[in-house]
Amino acid sequence: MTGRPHERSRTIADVAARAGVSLSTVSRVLNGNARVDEALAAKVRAAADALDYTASPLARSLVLGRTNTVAVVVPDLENPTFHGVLRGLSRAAARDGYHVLVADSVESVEEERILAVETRRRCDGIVLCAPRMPEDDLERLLTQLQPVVLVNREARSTGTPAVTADYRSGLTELLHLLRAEGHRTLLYLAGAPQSSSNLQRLAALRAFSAEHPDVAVRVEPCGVNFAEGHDAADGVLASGATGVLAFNDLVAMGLMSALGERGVRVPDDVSVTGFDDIPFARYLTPPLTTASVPVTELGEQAWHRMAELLGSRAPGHTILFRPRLEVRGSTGPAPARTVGAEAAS
Amino acid sequence: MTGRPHERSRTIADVAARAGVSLSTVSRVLNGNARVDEALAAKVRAAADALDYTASPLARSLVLGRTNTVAVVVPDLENPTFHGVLRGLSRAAARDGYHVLVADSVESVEEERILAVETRRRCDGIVLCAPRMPEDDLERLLTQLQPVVLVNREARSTGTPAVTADYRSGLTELLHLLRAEGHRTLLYLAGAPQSSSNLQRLAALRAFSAEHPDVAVRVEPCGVNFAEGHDAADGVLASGATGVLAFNDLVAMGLMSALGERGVRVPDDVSVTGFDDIPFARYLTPPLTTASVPVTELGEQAWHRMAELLGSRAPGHTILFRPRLEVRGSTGPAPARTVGAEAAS
DNA sequence: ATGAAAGCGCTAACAG
DNA sequence: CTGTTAGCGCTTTCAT
Repeated sequence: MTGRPHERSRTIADVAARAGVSLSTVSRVLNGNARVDEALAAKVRAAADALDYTASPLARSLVLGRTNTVAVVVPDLENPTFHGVLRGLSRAAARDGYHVLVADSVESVEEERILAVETRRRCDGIVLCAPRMPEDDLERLLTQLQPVVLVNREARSTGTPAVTADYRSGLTELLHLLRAEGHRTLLYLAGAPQSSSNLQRLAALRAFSAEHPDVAVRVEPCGVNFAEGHDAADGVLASGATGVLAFNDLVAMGLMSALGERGVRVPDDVSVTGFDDIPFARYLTPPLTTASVPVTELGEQAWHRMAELLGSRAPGHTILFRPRLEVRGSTGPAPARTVGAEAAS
Repeated sequence: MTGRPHERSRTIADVAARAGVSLSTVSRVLNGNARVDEALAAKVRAAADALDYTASPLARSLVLGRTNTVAVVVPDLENPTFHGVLRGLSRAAARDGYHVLVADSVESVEEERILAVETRRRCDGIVLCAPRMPEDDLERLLTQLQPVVLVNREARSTGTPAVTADYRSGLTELLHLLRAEGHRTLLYLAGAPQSSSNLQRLAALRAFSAEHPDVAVRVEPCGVNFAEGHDAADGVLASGATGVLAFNDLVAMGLMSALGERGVRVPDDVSVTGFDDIPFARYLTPPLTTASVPVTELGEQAWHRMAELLGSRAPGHTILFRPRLEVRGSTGPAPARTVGAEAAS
C-alpha cells in the first residue's frame, strides 16, 4: 500500500492531469476555498489520494507568505526550564497545526541576536527566551522579529506580549517562609546579574529588607547551574547565613551537595531554598523547598499569545504565573544558637 | 542602525535594481558560484548590505529542493533522554548551518507515522526516535522517509544508519555487578514490552540466566517513568528479590522513593540499579548505580550520520555506544539472610 | 463554476 | 562575464 519509495513526490499538475481538470480546480478542491461542482471535486479527490498527493508545504509557504511554523529561541537547551517551555509550546502549537523550530544560542548573547533574525526568516514568528540580552538590544531586536512572544521577561517600551513567572513574588514568599522559621541572616545566591529574573529577585530582596529590618539579607554572585552552586558552598559557610536562597533549583542542588561533603546538615545547620521546582527537586534528600514555576504552561501560553498575533487578533495581555511555594524538607527552623544573634548590616 | 521595522523584506530584485545589474548577477555574487567582475561584485555587495538583504530561505528551498533543515521525531519530549538527543543534534546541526524542527508524537504510535511523514516534507531528513513502533511498520515508514537516521534502535532489513546505545551490554554489566555483590534473586522491571531497548535488555537477561543458573532472575512488567516505578514497589517486595534492575533511572527513582516510604532501606535491604544516568541520578540518596548512556553524543552522532546522507556520502556504519557502568550507592552486598536462600524458578 | 495566466523569490541553464 | 528566460509547486486574480 504505502511504502513504495517514490523518487520525486507528485505535484498538483499530476493530480490535475489524472483528474482531467486544471491546476486551479485541484487547488480549489483541496483547499475548499471556492465552490466546485461536486462531480469534479470527487474526481479530484480520487486522483489526489490515488497518487497519495499532498501539497508541497514549501511552495504553499512561498505563495501564501506563511509557513505554519514558529521558532523558539533559547539560551541553553541544557536548562530544564526550557525543556518544559519547549514541550508546552510544541504540543500546543501542534494542536493548531503548527510546527516548531528550535534554536539554541548556547548561552552566547551575541549569537542570540543573529540566530533569532536568521531563524525568523524560516517561520512566522519567534518565541524568544533571552533572559540575558540587554534591554536596549532587546527592544531593537523585537521590531525586527515582528510577531514575537517573550518568555520569562517583559519588554519595556514595546507592546510585545510576554509570558513569564512572577519571580519577585516567588522570592518574597520564600523570604517570608525563612523569616517565619526564625532565620535572621539570609544569603541570596544571585544568577546572571542583568537577567530579568535575577533583577526581579533583587527587587523582592530590597522590598523585604525595607519591610523587615530585623533580618540581614546579603547577596552573593553565584550563577545558574549545579557547578556554580557547588562552588558557592565556602562562601555560604563564611557568610554565617542560616538561610540560603539559591537562584534556582540547580544552584540549590549543587550547594546542598557541597554542603553534604563538608558535613553541614540541611536543614539543621542551614536551610536552603531553590526556585523553579524542576522535576527532581522533590526527590532530593532532603526534598527541596522551592517556588514552583509551571514551565509547561508557560510554553502553552506562549503559543496562545503567538496564535493571537498570527491571527492578527488583539495581542492579549502579558501573563504572569505566580510561583507556588513548595515547602519541603530543605528548610526548617533556624538553629537556636543564631536566632536573633546577629545585628550586622 | 538596525531595528527599523521593514514592512516587507527586500527581494533580490531590489538589490539588482540598486546595483544596476541583473538578478542573476546578484545571485551569482551572493552565492559565489560563478566568476563575476570584481567591480560589479562590489556594487552588488554594497547594495545588498545597504538594503540589509538576505535571500529568502523559502524561495531558495523551493528552487534548490533543499531546506537546510532536519526534523527530529520523538515519542515524548518529557523524557530526559530525548532532551539530550535534541541538544546534541541541534548543536551539531547548527555548526553545519542546519536548523532543526521538533516533532513530539506524545507517545502515540499511530500519530508518529503521520507526524513523521508530514514533517518530512518540510525538511531534508528525519532523525527518528520510535522505540515502540512495530518493526514492520518501521520498515515501511523508512522507505518513505528517505534520508533517515534511527536513534536507539536498528532496522532489520534496510541499510538505515542508526545511532544507539548497547542496552544489552549495559544490562549485562549491571547483572554481573549484582551477582558479584552476592545477589542471587534478581528482578527486572521491564519497560515498554516491544520496545527495542527493552528487548535488548531481555536478551541480556536470558544470556545471563543461561550462564549463571545459580541466580534467579524474574521479569515484572513495569513501565518507563517515575510513577510506574513507584507503583512497582509492592510487587518488588513480594518477589523477594534482593536486587532490582529498573528499566531506567526514572523507574529506579520512583521505586526508591516508594521503598523509602515503606521503610525499606536501599541498598541494605534491596539494591536498585537504573539505566541512562540522567543528570540527577548521582544526586539521589543514595546515588543511583546505573549504566550511563551518552545522550548528547547520541544526538551529535545522529547528526553526523545525517550529514553523510545529505551529502550523499557513504551511509556510515551504525554506531553503538557502550554504556558505562556507574557504580554508586544504591547497590551493595546482598543482605546476609537471603544469600543462597532461594531456589525458586 | 472553471481555466489561463501571473507571480511568490530565487537559481540555473541558455544565449550572447 | 553578464543578462534573459524558464522554471521550483503552488494560489489567486482575471477572464470566460
